[in-house]
Amino acid sequence: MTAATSGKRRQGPRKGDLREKAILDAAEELLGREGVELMTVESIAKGAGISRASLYFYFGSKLEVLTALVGRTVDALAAQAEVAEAADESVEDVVRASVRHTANSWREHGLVMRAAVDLTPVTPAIRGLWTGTVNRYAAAMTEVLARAGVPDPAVAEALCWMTERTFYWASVNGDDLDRTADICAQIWCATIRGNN
Amino acid sequence: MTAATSGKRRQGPRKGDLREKAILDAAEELLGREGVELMTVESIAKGAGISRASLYFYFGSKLEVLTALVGRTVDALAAQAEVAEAADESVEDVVRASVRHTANSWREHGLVMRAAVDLTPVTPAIRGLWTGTVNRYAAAMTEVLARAGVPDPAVAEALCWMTERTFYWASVNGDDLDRTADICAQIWCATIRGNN
DNA sequence: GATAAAACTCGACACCGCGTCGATTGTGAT
DNA sequence: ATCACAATCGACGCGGTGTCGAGTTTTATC
Repeated sequence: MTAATSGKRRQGPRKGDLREKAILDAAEELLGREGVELMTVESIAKGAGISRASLYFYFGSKLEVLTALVGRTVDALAAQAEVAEAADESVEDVVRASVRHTANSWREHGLVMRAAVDLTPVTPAIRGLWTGTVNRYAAAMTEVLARAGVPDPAVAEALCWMTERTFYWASVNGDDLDRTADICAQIWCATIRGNN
Repeated sequence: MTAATSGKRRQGPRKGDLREKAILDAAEELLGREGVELMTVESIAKGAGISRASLYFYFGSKLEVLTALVGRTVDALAAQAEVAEAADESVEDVVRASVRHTANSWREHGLVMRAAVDLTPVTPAIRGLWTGTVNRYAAAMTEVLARAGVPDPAVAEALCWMTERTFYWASVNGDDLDRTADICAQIWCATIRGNN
């Protein structure tokens, strides 16, 4: 899933796997320090302790590095998501818990998630990773909403994109994510109630 | 409002104003044909019938051209928005009318509006134009929602961003905008009802 | 522990798009 | 006619990109 390789390498727990991780770590660090635009193949390579030409052995471009970085984070998100099953509370409680969980994801991975949103228009690969993640979330919420008498998947989808954008801006502006979560949850719940 | 000038020119209905419009038109055409990434100062200049160096007389960079283009469209949006006052119908009718109006905006100006969204992370100037537009809309809707017993501006804001993103994706994917409008309006109205 | 095939590294190169400068031509006012 | 300013362009240097081929290091095999 993480792979976005048009670099020449392929498989095995070789030495270069450490380099690969080092490159991703360097990219993430740069992301926080300079932002996507300023980041250059040169600076990533320097951060990883290799030459520019060597980086091209691992990744075909800056965008491929970023794609792999987003893939890594998206995988982490998916791993945490599976925890949030079980426990059949009221529908509204499930919704509130889900939104709070989303807030935590943005707290922990905001840097890369913001980059994922920013780069969605730029690369089909990242667009796929991000919309895939959101759609998986939307599919899960469609189930929940269906149990509350709101069967149309498009409603859950729209609310998911609301949640995404709202947290994105809150994350960019440094707003309080708890407050953001409350607002989103309020709208989710009101939508359920108002659709009876 | 449209101005984003660090090019050397300043004012007056001179001959070069035609060029300026020609440049914006060329950029808009290129936007549809090749997309933001492929578009180059060279190609814009060629489209406008001038040399690359001459374009720099009017605009300081490709991004400034795009900013002016977005500004032009955003102004058009604002102009159309003022029409939608008067006529005191029910709150839900106002909401539905507003969403339908938004759908028409995306139908008519989808190309540049998509670009505005895509470039929002890239330029503070475009970010300002776009968030300004959305926030103006949100402020108006806050009034409407307040009349329905939902005074918190953050709710209208979140719903506006939902509307923005949902139409954005629908526009990108070529989905039916009427259907999208229905879904959005449904959520707006349900939120009002559910918040009683 | 020799050796051959890989995995890996890097300097050097050509390319492309950007932004600037200075020199030149067009245009309108007086 | 001339003067100031609007507009145009060729040519330059710069910085980032991606590739190539020649090296070095690692790993598997005997």
